[in-house]
Amino acid sequence: MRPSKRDELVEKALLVFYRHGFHATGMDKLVAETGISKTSMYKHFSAKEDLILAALTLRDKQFRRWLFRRMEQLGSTPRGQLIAMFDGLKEWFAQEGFQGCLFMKAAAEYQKFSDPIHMKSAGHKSILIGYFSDIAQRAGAVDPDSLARRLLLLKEGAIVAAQLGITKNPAMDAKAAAKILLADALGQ
Amino acid sequence: MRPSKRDELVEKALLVFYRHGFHATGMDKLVAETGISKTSMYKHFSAKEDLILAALTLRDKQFRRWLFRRMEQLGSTPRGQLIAMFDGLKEWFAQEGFQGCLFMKAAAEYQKFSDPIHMKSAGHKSILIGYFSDIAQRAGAVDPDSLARRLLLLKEGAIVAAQLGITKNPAMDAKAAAKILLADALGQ
DNA sequence: CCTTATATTAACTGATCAGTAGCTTTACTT
DNA sequence: AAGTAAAGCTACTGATCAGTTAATATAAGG
Repeated sequence: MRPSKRDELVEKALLVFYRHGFHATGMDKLVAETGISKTSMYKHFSAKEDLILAALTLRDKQFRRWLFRRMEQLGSTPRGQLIAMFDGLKEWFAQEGFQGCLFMKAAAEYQKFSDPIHMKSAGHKSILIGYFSDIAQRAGAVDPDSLARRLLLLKEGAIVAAQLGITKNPAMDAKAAAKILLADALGQ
Repeated sequence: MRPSKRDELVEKALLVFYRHGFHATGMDKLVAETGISKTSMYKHFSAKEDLILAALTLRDKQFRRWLFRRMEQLGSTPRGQLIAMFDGLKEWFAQEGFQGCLFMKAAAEYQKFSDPIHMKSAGHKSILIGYFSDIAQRAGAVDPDSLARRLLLLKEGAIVAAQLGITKNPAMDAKAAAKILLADALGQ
């Protein structure tokens, strides 16, 4: 029942899932890497799916905290914050262990809409849209939801491009595009 | 050595990989579904990786043929063709078995840049950028490569959004954004 | 008809998959 | 110190993983 131990397991699992994928990561491997025994692992998480969901929950919290804070730090106005998101993405892409978006990968491996893992992944993205929309509204957008959806497309596209390594600087491509979309949406 | 038999195997494998993922699809399952024996399968493809690469090659050809033709059919001018891409995407998203982009999923499951599967997936996207760039040039864009990269971001973002089901009509969101980007890039 | 090369087969390899059974250690209560 | 309950462990389950072995069916060439 010690929460810290469980959290530690989730943290480690998150890293391994991110690095190697979900199906490719066996419970045995996780058990070996965490040093815990199999039975203890299954006392904390009744099935692999539980562990995956816990890892996604942690990542959701981590990522949102990081992104939102970075947007606030780098942008002084609502419009500036939306643009600053792409500067944040650039930093993320440059990080050593960057391997794309965990939620995308989770949804790719667990494809059914009804799958809890898929739902959790979709939920994360929906929260982001809501957040973008709030800022877009404060920025004075006529249709903040629409702008938020467009910016999300750029963000997701940039992540894909970065993960595949097909363009040199997808974050800045997205940023340039975002500026144009913002100019349109904010009527200036 | 009969090519038709091999092609038949690749076609079936493509479907199963697309539906269930790569790691989640065992060779035994493919063997069972195709009716062929294990040894025959391994005579055609010396390893699972070979089969995956063959499936990606087929999909690359299939998808490009379909998309490029649809763009030509739906758009009469270079600019119109670029916009028509998103109408094509909308049709694709609405197809019954749509489950996102196979190359994205392949790259998500085989993450190392040096992995042949990852390289093949990245190659597909690179070809698309080149194609978009050619059209952008004919459309009169000042920086056709830059425009092509931006449109790719929208396309990939729309695919992710459609796969996760987070927005109602990602193709049309992307189309609206593309029109704005085109207006900017074509100076009108 | 007989030989030889090619396809195809079922049955197997050791490794790994997710998950469990049964026993031992630890830690807390009295 | 004795009793109790939680948490730990090793060792196992049957299923499935990718890939192979050795034997059988099929075909063409002499």
